Amino acid sequence: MAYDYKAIEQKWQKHWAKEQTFKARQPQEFTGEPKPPFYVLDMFPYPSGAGLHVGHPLGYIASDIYARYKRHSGFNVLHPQGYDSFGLPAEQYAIQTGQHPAKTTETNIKRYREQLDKIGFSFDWSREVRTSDPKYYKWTQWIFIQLFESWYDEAAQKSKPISDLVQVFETEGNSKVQAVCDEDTPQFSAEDWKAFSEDEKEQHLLNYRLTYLAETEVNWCPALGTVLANDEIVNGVSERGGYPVVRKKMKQWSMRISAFAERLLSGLDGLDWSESLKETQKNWIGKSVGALVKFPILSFPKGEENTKSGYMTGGNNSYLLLEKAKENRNHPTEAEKALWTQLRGKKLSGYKFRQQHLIGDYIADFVCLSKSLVIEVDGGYHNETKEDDEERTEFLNSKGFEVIRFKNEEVIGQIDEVLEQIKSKLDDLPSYKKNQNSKTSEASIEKKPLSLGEGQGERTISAFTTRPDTIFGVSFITLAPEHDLVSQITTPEQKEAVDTYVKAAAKRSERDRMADVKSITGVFTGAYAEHPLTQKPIPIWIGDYVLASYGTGAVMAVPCGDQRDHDFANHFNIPIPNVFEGIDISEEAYADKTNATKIANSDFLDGLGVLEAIPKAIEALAKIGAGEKKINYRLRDAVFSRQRYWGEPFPVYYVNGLPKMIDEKYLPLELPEVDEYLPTEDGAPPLGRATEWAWDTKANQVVSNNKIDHNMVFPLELNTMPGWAGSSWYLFRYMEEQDNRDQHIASEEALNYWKNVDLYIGGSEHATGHLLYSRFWTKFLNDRGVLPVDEPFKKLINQGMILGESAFVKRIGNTYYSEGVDVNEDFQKIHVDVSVVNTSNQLDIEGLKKIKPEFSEAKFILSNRELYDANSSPLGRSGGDFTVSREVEKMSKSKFNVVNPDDVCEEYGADSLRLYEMFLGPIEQAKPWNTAGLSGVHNFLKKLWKLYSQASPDPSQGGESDFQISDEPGSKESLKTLHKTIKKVTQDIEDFSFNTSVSTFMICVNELSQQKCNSREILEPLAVLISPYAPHIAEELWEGLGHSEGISEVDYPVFEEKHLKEDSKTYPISFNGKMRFTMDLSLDLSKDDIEEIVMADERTQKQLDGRTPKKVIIVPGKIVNIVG
RNA sequence: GCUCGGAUGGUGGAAUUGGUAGACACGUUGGACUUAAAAUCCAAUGACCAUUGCGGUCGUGCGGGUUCAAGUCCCGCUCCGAGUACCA
Repeated sequence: MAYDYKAIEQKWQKHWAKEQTFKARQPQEFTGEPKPPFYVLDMFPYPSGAGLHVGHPLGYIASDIYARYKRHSGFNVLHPQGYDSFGLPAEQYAIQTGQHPAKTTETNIKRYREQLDKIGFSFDWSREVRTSDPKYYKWTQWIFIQLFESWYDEAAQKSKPISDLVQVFETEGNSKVQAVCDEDTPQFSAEDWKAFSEDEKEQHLLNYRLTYLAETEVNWCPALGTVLANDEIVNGVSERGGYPVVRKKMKQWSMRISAFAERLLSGLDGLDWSESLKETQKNWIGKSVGALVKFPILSFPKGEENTKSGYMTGGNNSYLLLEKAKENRNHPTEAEKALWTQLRGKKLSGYKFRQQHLIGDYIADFVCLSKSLVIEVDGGYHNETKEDDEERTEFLNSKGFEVIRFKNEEVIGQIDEVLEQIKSKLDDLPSYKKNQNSKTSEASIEKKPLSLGEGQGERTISAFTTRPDTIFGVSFITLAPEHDLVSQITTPEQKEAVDTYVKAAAKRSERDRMADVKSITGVFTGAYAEHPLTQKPIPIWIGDYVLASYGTGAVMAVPCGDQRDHDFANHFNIPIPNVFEGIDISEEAYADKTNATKIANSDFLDGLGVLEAIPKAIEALAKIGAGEKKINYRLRDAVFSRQRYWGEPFPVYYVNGLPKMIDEKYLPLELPEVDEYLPTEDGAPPLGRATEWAWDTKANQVVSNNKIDHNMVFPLELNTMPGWAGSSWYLFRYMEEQDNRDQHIASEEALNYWKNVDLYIGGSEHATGHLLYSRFWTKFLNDRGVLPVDEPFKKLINQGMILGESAFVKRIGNTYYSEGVDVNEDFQKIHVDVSVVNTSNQLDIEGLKKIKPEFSEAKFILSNRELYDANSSPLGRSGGDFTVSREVEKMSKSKFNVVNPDDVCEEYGADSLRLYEMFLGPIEQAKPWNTAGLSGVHNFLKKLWKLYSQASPDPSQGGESDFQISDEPGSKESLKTLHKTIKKVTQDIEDFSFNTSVSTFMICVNELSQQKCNSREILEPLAVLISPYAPHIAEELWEGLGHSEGISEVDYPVFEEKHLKEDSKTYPISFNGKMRFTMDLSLDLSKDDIEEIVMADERTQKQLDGRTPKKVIIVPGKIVNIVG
C-alpha cells in the first residue's frame, strides 16, 4: 500500500470537521476539575482577495503544531480563528465596482477558508468571529461607550467611571484632581462647575474622557479620502497604496492612549516577547525624563495680548449640515432671497455676508464674520428645521455672536428699514478682523477672537528639555512654525519674513522635511523671552527642525550641548555660550551625559556633574515657578475616526454639536445602506449618503434623516471606527461560545478560565499598531473590571518572512535568451511567472505563452543556441532547454514569484507542506522558499509510511501488504533511537525550534528503517510524537495500528533516561586542540585509566613522534586533549 | 545617526553550559534497476595538496586577544537586514 496522501488528507480533514475534534471545552463542561487551559492564537487575518501564498501559513503551522502538542500534553486547548473583516481593500473594491463590501468580504472569506482547510489546521471553527458582524461590533461599540464614560486617574494610575470625576468637580472643581486631560484644559472651581450649563459641563468633560472629540492635527490621505493613524503611515505615505499624506486640522474622535504610556512601557517587562519587538514599542512610546521650563515672553505686540486664534465655526456635524445648508442656499425663502440680493457682494457699506453658514450645529441665515453678526429671518419653510429661537440665540451669543431677527414680512415689506438697522448695528460692533496679511482668505475671516473657555493670553513659552542642567547655556528659543504663539509674538518688522517662512514650512510635505535634514532654515520673530534665572533677553526664532507634535513644540536651544541647536546657532550667528568645564565646543556640540564632565559658567551649578546638576536646576526653577520635573512621551493620542463606509459605526448622535452615546440597550447600531461608497459632494464621509441615519431618542431607533428636528431626533455620527477597533479585543470574544455571546463579551467564568493568550504568533508589522492598541484596551477593560487580566498576549513570536525565488529571462527586443547563452548586446531582465518554471529552472515556453499572451510572438533561444520551435518539438523542447536565472526577492504578485499553498498540497500533500515550512529554518528568520526542497520532506513521509506498512517480502505473492506491526518489544537500539527522539523533539518544541525537530524525525526514521523496526512499542509513540507536525499521516498510521479513537488527545510519550544510558563513549582524541582520531572507551574509566589507554595507543605515539606531552587534559565523557 | 538582530559549504540550515564544525535536507556527480524515463536504492560531495595506500594544510565576515581547547567568550572593525528618525 503506497502512501496516498490525497486520500488520507481528505479523509481526516472530513473526519475532524464532522467530529468537531478540535472544539475547545468551556470550564463548566468538565465534570470535576477542568483540564488546564492553553490558548494559542494567530494574528487576526484580513481576508484579502489575493488569497494565501506559502508565506502566510508559516505562523499558522507553527501555532498549530504547538496547539496539537499541548492537546497531547493534557491541556484543554483554545485554538480559534476568525476574520478582521472590516477594512480598506474591500471598500476600495466596492468603490470601483459598486459591489457591497460585505459581499466581497464574504467571497474572500470563503476562499480563505478553503485554503486554510486544505492545510489541516486544528482550529476550533465553532468560535469564529468576524469584526464586521453586527453581533460582534455591538461589543466594539459597547467598549467605545465604556471609554467615553471613563477618565484616567493619574494618582491611582487607573481608569475610572466619569461619574466619579463629576462628583469631584462638584465638590472641589478641577484644580486638585490628578486626571489626564487635554493640555489647554481651563481651571474651574466647584462653584464654576455648578454654574456651567449642561452643554458647558459636557464640553469640559470631553477634556477628560478616554475617548473624546477634539480638533486635532491629523494625517489626511486625500487619495484614500480618510484620516490615518501614525502607524498607518510609512515613510510619509500611506501604508496601504502608498499615497501621499498631508497634515490637516479636523474634528475627530481620539483615544487617550497617552494616559497609559507609563503602564504600556513598564508592562513590557513581564512579557515573553522578542527583545526587538519590545524595543520597537519602547521607542514608539518614547519616554524621556526632563523638565518643563517656562520662559516669560517680553514683547507681545500691543493690543494682542489676549488673543488666540484657531476657531472654526462649524461643529462636528458639519458634513451633514453642510449639505443641508447647501440645500437651503439653493432653495431660499422669498424673504431670504430678497435680503441676500441686498447683502451679497459687499453692497452694504463693504461688509461681507455669508448665507446659510454653519455655526456650531446651527445654520445661520446670514452672518458677517468680521463683525460677528448673525441675521435671522423667521418664517417660511426653512422654519421647520429651526430650533427654539431662544436657545439658538443663547448658543450664538455664547460663541460671541450678536443676533438680530427679522420677520418674513418685515424683510419683504420694509427692506430699506431692515437694511438700515443692519447697517447701524454693523457700525456699532467692534471689528475683529486682525489678520492684515490675508485680506479675503476664508481661513482668516472664519477665525473668531474668542472661543469657549479661552481668554487668558499665554504669556510664557514652555519648553521641554532633558538637560535642565544646561539651562545657563540657553542662547535662543526655537518654536515650531506651526506653534500657536508664532502669529501672536511676531513683530511687525518680522511679520513678512515669518509669514513667508510659515507658509513655506506648511507646504513642505513630511517627506520633504524628512529627506532634507541637512539644510538649516529658520527665521527670527523679533520677539524676546526672558531667561528665568539670569533675566537676560533671549531671542525667539522659528525653525522647522522643531516638531509641533513633540513636547510643547518649543525648544530651549542650548547650542553648546545639542548638535542641532549648535548648527542653527552657527548658521544664524547666534552666540554659543559654553557651560562645560574644559570642553571645546567651537566645532561641535558636546552631547555626552557623562557625570565626569563638570558644569561651568552656570552660577550655582558650577562644578557639578550632570546627575547632581539636573535635580538642582529643576529645584531652582521650581522655586520661582519657572519649571518643574516632567516626563514626556512620544506616544500621541490615537485618532479613532475614519472617513470610511466599511467600519464600525459610532454609537453616537449629536445634540447642540455635543456627542451623546446611544444607550447600550439599543446596540448594535448597524451600518446603514448607501447608494455609493464615496464621500459626498461636500466632502462628508460615505455615511453622509445614508438617508436613514438619524437617531430618534424617543423610539430609540434609527430613523430617516428628514425627521431630524434637533429636539427628539438628532443626526448620527458620520465617521466609522478604524481597523484596529475590532482587532483590539477579539481575543476575548473567542473565549465564549457562539450561542452564549449575546449578553457579554464573554462570561465571567470563561474569562477567568482562559485569562489571556498563552502563545501568539504573527508578523512583526503589527509592533506599534495592533499590539499596542490591544494592550491599551486590555488594560482599560481590566481597570473597569470587565477583564481579569491586564495584558492580552503573554508570549509572542514573530514569524519571519518567506521570500520568493524570482525567475528571470534575458530579453533583447522580442527575443528571449536562455541562461547560459552569451549575449553581447545589452539585455533586459524580465520576470517570468515561477509557475511555468520547474525545479531545474527550465521554462515551460508553451505554458508561459498560455498565461502571458504577450509572449506569443516572441522568439526563444535555447541553451544549445537553437531557436525554439513549438511545432517540431511538441514536448516544448527541441533538444535543448530554456533555463531561467533565479534571484531571491520578497514574495509578491508583481514579481511573479508567488507560490500557492494549494498547488503544494496538490503535488506533495498538506503534511509535506507543513513539514517543509518548518524545515526551512528558524521560525523567526526570513528565508527563501525553494519548491525543489519539498522532495526531501516528502521522501521522509514516504519512508515513515513504509516503516509502518512494509511491503511483504515478495510483492508478487500478495501484492500490496497492509500495516505490518509486531507486538514484540522494541530492540534496545530502537528504544534508544525513540527516546533520543522524544528528548530532542520535546525540547525543540518547547523552544519553538521546529526546524531541528523535523531533522530529528528524519534521523529517527532513517535509523529505525535501518534497524528494520516494526515494533508497536516504538511505532505507537512515534506516531504521537509526529502527529502535531504531520497530523494526517499520523491519524492514518494510528488507525492502522488498530485504534478506533483519534490520535489528537493521546498522551504524549514520556522520555525515559534509562534507554539512553551508554556505557562507552567515542572520545575524540585531540593534539593541541585538533582532533586526530577517535577511541571508544568505557565511561566507567577514571581519568588516569583513560590517560594510560590513550597514551599506550600506537596512533598517539605516531602523533607525538617521540615528543613527551607537556600536559594531558581529560574531560570524562567529553574529550581528550594532548598538549605538547 | 541611534536601537536591535545577523554573517557557517553550491543552497536552506545544524552544532544545549567553550569540548569531534558542516547534523538533516536540497543540489550536483557517479553507480544499480529500466528499452527509456519516472520512481526507488547505493556511493561521493567544505576548499586545497597528495592519491597506490597512509595522510596533510587551510577553513564559521575581517583584525587582534583570553584558553589545553573559540562558530561560541572579550576588544576593535566591515558588510547585510529590521525598526526608528531633526524626539529637544
